[in-house]
Formats: sequence, structure tokens, C-alpha cells
Amino acid sequence: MRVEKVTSVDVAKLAGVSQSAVSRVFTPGASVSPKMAEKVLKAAQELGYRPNVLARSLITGRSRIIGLVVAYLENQFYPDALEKLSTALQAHGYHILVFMVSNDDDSVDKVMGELLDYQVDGIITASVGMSNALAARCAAVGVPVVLFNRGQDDERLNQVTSNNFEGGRKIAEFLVAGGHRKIAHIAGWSGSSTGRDREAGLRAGLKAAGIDVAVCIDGMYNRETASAAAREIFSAADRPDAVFVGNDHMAFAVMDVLRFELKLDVPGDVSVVGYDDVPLASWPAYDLTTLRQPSNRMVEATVSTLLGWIEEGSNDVQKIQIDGPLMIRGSARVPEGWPDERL
Amino acid sequence: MRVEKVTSVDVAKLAGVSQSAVSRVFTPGASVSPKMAEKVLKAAQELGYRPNVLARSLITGRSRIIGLVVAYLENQFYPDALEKLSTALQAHGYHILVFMVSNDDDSVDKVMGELLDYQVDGIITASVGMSNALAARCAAVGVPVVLFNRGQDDERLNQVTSNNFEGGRKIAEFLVAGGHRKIAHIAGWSGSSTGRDREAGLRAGLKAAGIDVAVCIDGMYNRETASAAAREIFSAADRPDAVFVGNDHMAFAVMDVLRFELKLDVPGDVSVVGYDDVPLASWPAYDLTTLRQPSNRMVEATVSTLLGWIEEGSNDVQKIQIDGPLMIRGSARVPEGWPDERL
DNA sequence: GAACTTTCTGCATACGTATGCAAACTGAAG
DNA sequence: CTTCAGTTTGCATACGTATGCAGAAAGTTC
Repeated sequence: MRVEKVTSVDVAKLAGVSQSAVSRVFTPGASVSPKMAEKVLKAAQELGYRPNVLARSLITGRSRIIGLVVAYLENQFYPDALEKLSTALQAHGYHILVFMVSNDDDSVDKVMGELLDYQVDGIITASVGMSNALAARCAAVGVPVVLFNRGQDDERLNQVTSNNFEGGRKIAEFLVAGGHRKIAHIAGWSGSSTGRDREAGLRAGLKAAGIDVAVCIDGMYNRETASAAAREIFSAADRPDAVFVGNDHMAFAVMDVLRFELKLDVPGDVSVVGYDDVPLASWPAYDLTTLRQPSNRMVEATVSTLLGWIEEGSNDVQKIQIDGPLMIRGSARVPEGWPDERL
Repeated sequence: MRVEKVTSVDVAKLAGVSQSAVSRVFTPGASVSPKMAEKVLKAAQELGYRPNVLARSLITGRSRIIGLVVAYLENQFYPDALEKLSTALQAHGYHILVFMVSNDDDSVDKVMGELLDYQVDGIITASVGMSNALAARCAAVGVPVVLFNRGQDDERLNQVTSNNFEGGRKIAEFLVAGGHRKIAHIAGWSGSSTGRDREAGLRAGLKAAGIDVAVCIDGMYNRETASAAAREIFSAADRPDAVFVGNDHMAFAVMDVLRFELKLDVPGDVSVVGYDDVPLASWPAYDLTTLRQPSNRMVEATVSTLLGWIEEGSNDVQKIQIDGPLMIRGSARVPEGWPDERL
């Protein structure tokens, strides 16, 4: 099974040159004469030689590995982001080492330790926060961190999110303009900045119209919790006629409960608005009105922030917020003459 | 930014012992006295020392990295598998390095080259095939490969799939028993074994009942292609009254077309059956009858095969097929007295 | 306490590559 | 042909860890 590896020394021997020469041929930007390059490449070709990235990392201190920490891939937003992140980083010669965690500090800390053991060049956490101790450790070993879709008050952590407060506010405006006065909120997890900010935005938007949230339950970014919340809120006789659900993933569950359990019409009886605009939201079965998180631009910002730190030695912490449009579809009543931002 | 790393030498110095001693303390199963261990661990703790996995790999020839090659994460089956694979491997001290590819040989070969550069201990491809040349190269460097959810006629490649032929056959039986005689097939990509086997199973099952497939179009595992196929097949006046769609991901698109474009009732006018049983299939909006690919057991088989090769030096190639039950839900007419396999 | 076995420790070296330095070479200018 | 600058090459060493070997220490038995 185990087979003898072919190393730069073997190539050097065959080509009749020094090992350093071989190394230089495979190092972009090094000083090599054309005939040397040719000789070496021919020998390398013949032996099937390829540089050992790990050995290289040991010397250069760069592994070209980015650690991605992610809690759950059930919500379509994350596989989508993962795919885009991976593709974007690959184009720059980096690759993603995936670490699954449950969303509690202990688990994150443990896993993050393993991550650092791999000498990763940078860390992206997708919708996962980290303890201060951990942030300090990453800073201490010089590994930049970007929180993707999660904010945290730590002046060492970069972060890229959509403008969650503004998004919540926009949704409030939209619902009010649609004539809704009794508006429920099944919130994103209150332990996350995204959940809190969206809720705060909603409240601010409603307040501006002199309205208060009719009822608010924490949906924990979880289908079951959100379903239960929907049952509770919409079984009552004086039920609200609109609900903003903290993300699309929960909104689908809520719509299912409304339609198939409570036999309510969406949007006839209840308007439903989500947050994220995952691909599924545009499928006709749900046709969900939702605030789009521009994952392309979020990924772009994440990658360029990370590479800035890694390759250009940048060290100013970025707290990037990206605005997204409200995607108007069929799950919520559309106010007369409401402008379609997507155009 | 760059910070001085703490190495085993530093720890050794502080603890007043040799570097080897430090190494041994961090190597499970090495011979160390209790007081030595205590001294070293104390010093390590104080300095925040953790072994450098890369340097260790260089010596041991084991990176504890598994390369995962995957084409697209849009189909919910794959993020789900990725999550489970990652969690399972993590439990064994391995981690997943993700490589996204488009599904053509060139792209796969290029990416797989990079993969080998990382000295991965093993490779899993999710629904991606590989060229013979590549299989040879992996074999040559002693890196085991497991094809997850994809078969290929190569005696060097392990593979784990569901029993696709039998699944297709089961579905044929089910539809026939339901009284359907005019049965369409929107097939999985004919360039993949899964697509071909499911189709062959369907045809065999129908043939046993003296029926031929009414119409068959390759859906390419793609939503748009499948939608177009559904439009074509079900716009005709003498349309079929049942369709087996090659996977759930396409089946959702097909149901959307049937219901929302063609205003057909599912299952009243048309029975729809999918393949995979992704989480979304059980959500009330689709409530899709589908053949379950037991991803838990598939992941288990994949991991144990891989670890067998890596850790126990196994070298018998596994071609594992796992049977899955038909999940009976509301998208297809249920034959009288049909036994529910799920019980 | 001697003789022996067992457990532990340090020394030295190896893994595969990158890079500073000095020597060797190249070519142009005088 | 000499001189000099610029380019290319090889030598030696370093990165951080694991491990075979031999010697030291500890434990066992009589």
C-alpha cells in the first residue's frame, strides 16, 4: 500500500542539478534560467513529481488552508455560501478545511483549537460566534478571523453581515404599507447578533408608524421551534395578519403550519416575510417574500478581507454591512404602487 | 502580525527536558513516566504549546486530512452528507478539505492534483467520477478513494451507493400497483451510474408488468432541465398519469411545474415519485413520495471503508450497495393495502 | 546488594522543501 | 582581453516534529 514518494531530491538527481534548483523551478518568481527550467520540468514530468504542500508550509509558514467553522448546513443559506467561498478561495490557491460544531462556546473552542493545530492561514466562521479567550488566541498566533453572517463586539474580529437592522426596518415599512397593523415576529435566535438586529430593525420600523409588535417569539433558527411558535401565535382567535420570520429556513416551516395545519391562506389570511432569499424561497411552492442577503457580495467581502490580512499584512479590522433588497413575491400582500427594488 | 510560534523545543527548555520527551508526551502510546508527563504538560500549558500538525505529518506521512470533492451543494442531499461525513470523520480525528469542481474530467483531474499535493490520507468524491488516469495516480501514491453516491467500473475505486437498480424497480412496482399504466421518467443524468441504474431498475420493473416507459427524458440532475422536461411531457393531451423523477431535487421542480404552471393536481392528475428523501421531501409543501437513500448508513460505510484502508492497511476494494425503503407520502397515489416499509 | 529485567530518557537523525549566501557563470562595455 | 554588473547555481541550513538506538534509571528477584 504505502508507496515511495518522489521528492525534489529525486528530480534533482535525475536532472543532474541541485535540490535548490528544483525548488526554485517550482517557486513562482524565483531566478531560474530557461534551460534549467526545461531540464527540471522534464525530469519532474517523468517521475510524476509534485511539490509537497505540507513540507512547503513548514518552511514558509503558510499553509494555504482556510478553516471554516460552521454549525449546521440544513439552512440552505450555508451550503450556498460554502460553495461560493470555496470556489472563490480556490481561485486564489486556498482551500477550505471544514469543521462542524454545535453552537456552544465549548464546542467551538475545542474545534478551533484543532483548527489552529493545522496552521491555517485564516478562519471563517459561518454563523458562529467565539469566546473572547479564543479571539485572543487567534490574534496571538496571528491568524485572522472573519465572522460570516454574525456580528460580535470584539475589536479583533472582522465581520461581514447584511445590514440586518435596516433589513428589519424595511420589512416593517413594507408590512405597514400593506395595511397590516397586527404584526407578529418569530425571531432569529436571540443569542445571535443577526437575530437581535433584525428584531430591533423591525421594532424601530413599526414604532415609526406608531405600532408595536403584536407578539414575538424566539424561533431559535430552528424549524420545530418556529413551527411551534406559529401554532401558538396563529391558533388564537384574534391572530395577527402578518408575520416576519427571522430567516427563510424557519419561514418555510411557518408557512407549512399556516397552510397545512391551520388551513390559513397565505397571503390572504396572513402575510409571511422571511430573511435570506435562499434559492428555495423563489420556488413556486413557497414563493416567499424575503429580504435578500447578497451572498455573492458577502463572500467577496469575506475573501478580500481575509486575503488582505494574509497576503498584504493588513491589520485594520473590517466590520462590513451589505444592504440587500426586499424580494417581493407572493407570500405577502403587496402595497399599492410599492416600488420593486429588484429592478 | 506574524508572531513567534511556540515549539516543542521551547517547552523542552522550560521544562528542562529533551525535545523528544515533549514529543512523546504528546504522542499517545509513547513511553513516558508520570512525573515527566506532568512537568511537560505544565510547561506546555504555560506557553500555550500545541503540536504542529503539519510538521507531524511530514514525519509520520499521515496528514489526517481527507479530501472531499463535490460538484454542487444545491441538491440538499450533499450538504446533508457533507455534514455527516465531516462529523463522523472529526470523531476519528480527521478533517475534511473541500474541493468544489464542475462535473467534467478536466476540472476533476486538475483539482485532484491539488488534493494530492496536500498529502491527503484519503479521498471521497460525492457524486463525481474520475478518469482512469487519475484513479491510477491515486493508487500509485497509495491514497484510497471512495466514490460516494456514484459507481464506476474501476477495480481500484471503492464505492458506496444505494441500491439504485432495486430502488427504481421498487418504484415501478409501486406505481403499477397504484394502477398507473402510462408512466413517464425524468431521468437522472445518463452520464452517471446512479441515473442509469435507477432508469434500468424502473424499466425492468415495468417490463415485469408488461409495460414500457411512456416517455423518458434526461433531466441532468438539473432543475431547469427537469422543468422543461415536465412541461414537454405533461402539456400533451394524452399525458402520462405518473412520473418517476431521478432525484428529489428535480422532483420539486417538476411538482412546481405541474401544479403552478400546468394547474394539474398532484397526486390527483399525476403521481410523482422522487429519489433520495432529502429533508425537504417531508415538508408538507411537497410531501414527496420518494425512495430513501439512507445517508447515515452510506456515510458510515464510507467512513469505515476509508479508515480501513488508512489505518488497517486494508486493500480490498469495496463496492457497497445499501437498500433503502420507499417513503410513502402524499405526492403519489397509494395502492390499496400497500405495506409501509418504514414501519 | 548483586544480577537481571523493564521502563524511561536523551542523542541524533530524518521528513521534503525554501532561502541567504557566496561562488560560478554570462554578457556587455571599455 | 579585462573589468564589472547582473544573473544563475549549489551549498548549507532551517522549519517543527517523531523515532531507532543506546544508555540511564527504576524495579524485581534471589
